[in-house]
Amino acid sequence: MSVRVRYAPSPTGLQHIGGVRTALFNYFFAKSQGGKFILRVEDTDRERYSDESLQDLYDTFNWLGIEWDEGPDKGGEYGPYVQSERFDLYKKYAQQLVDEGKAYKCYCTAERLENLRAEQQKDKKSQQGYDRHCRELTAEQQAEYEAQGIKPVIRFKVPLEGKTVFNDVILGDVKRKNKDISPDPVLLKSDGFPTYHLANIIDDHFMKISHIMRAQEWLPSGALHVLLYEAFGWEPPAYCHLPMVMGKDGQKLSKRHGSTSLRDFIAKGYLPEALINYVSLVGWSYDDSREFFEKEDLEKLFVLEKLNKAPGVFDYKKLDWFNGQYIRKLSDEDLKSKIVPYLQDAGRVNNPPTSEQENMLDGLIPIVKERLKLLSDIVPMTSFLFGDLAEYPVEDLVPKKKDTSAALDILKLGRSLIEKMTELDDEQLEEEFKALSESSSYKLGDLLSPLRVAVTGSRVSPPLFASIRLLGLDKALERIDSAMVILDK
RNA sequence: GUCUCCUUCGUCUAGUGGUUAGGACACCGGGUUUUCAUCCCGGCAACAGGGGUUCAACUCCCCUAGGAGAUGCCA
Repeated sequence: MSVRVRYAPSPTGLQHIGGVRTALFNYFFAKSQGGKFILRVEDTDRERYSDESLQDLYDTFNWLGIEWDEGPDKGGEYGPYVQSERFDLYKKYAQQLVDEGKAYKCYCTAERLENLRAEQQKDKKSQQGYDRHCRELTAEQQAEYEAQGIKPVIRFKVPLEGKTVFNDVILGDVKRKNKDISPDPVLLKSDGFPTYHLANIIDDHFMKISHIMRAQEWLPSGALHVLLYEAFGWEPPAYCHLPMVMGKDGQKLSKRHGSTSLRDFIAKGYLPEALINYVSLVGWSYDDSREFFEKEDLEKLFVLEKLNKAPGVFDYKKLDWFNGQYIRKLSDEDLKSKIVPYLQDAGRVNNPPTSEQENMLDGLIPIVKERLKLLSDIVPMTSFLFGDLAEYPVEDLVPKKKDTSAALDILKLGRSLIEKMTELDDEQLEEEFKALSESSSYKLGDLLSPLRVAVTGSRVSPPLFASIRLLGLDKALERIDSAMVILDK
């Protein structure tokens, strides 16, 4: 059997980390099996639909470098791949179920349903959900409702007895008594749009989907879907419910845990390779030691057998670590091109950069590369190079266990050495400082610290000498001078 | 409330009846280093609990507890 899997998002919001992982697993599974990965847009919720969401979907996967074999923009043998364009199909099959007595029209109003739910909640009744009010309506009753102009929904007749079992690739047999299944869910809404349950089954069937890989939050719907397949007389695909991605508190990952939309991750400066690598490792593993996987590796190595059952907590710190690792793997040129937009957005660099800025950037890359976790870190890390120095606490100029006069002394000594920068390279300059350290009572660190603060405004910075060269010796000396003025007061 | 699923270090995980229970992130030390970072070395730290089955259980079975998800004319 040839593998055909699908990612079927609903364009009602931004793509988030959980959805992306589901898509990735589907994609990797398809690739590793020589199968097809399909994108299907489930836009049946016209109230929450937005064009922006749809665009975000494309932007996200473009950024990830994931391509589908069939989809709305690509076409394919089993299209259209947008559910709103497949209306006739849903209507036809819903009607078929009604004709066969496997589904029925329901005329209950939204108000009645609301009241029902409120009552059930209040009484803590074990029976929750629709009370099957319209399941056995007579033709006369139906005609009466129709005469009132009520637009019915079509509900599925869930069997009252027996049980439904389906096999999940990860979880094994999942059993459920039919009486515990959501009572007669809506298949076709009153506006003629299908619900997820209906559209999903029909599309998966006609698109010849072989495996349904989706998050475990869908597990409770599994039995219902199998029942639906049976009602149509179709063979259900294999099920594979993926463990969910949780926040730190163990709850379903959401905005309150931090950024969850891919758009946010992109903006912060995560690399697609880092994100793909990390995300693939929550709920899946390869073996007991390997942890670096690029997209191409996963396309070959991914196997269903290594999928995990238990939910996993999304660890932002580990993602950051991966990102740092991947940044360090970038060539200087690559890193430069990825960093420039951040500097431009911050108004530090022109678009395109001036030749002077290009030089500055070239010098910058080697000294920041191993210090970046996120691409966006470049902005605060290099602010001292662009424009005026921000205010810093005067006491930062004074090394620990030293006093103001010592700091002043150091600045003066250091300044005279820094001046020689034009003739010396960094190594030689460092030797000079070491010599000074030995001939004075100052440790090397104490010697450099006040200069660092004077020039960069912070006790933490990229290597001092390289920073000064990028800044320009004149400017650096000016800053040292004004630091001495401040200390002198 | 009901149903379903889940349960190895703080976190992600390896493990498939006999292991000093391994790795990674985080954290804590130490080294390299002009600060920071990188890099290197070391440390901390787990089989939810209780019953079985077995010569032997993290691994198999049962129960309990805890967690999560679902319970919509949302997906």
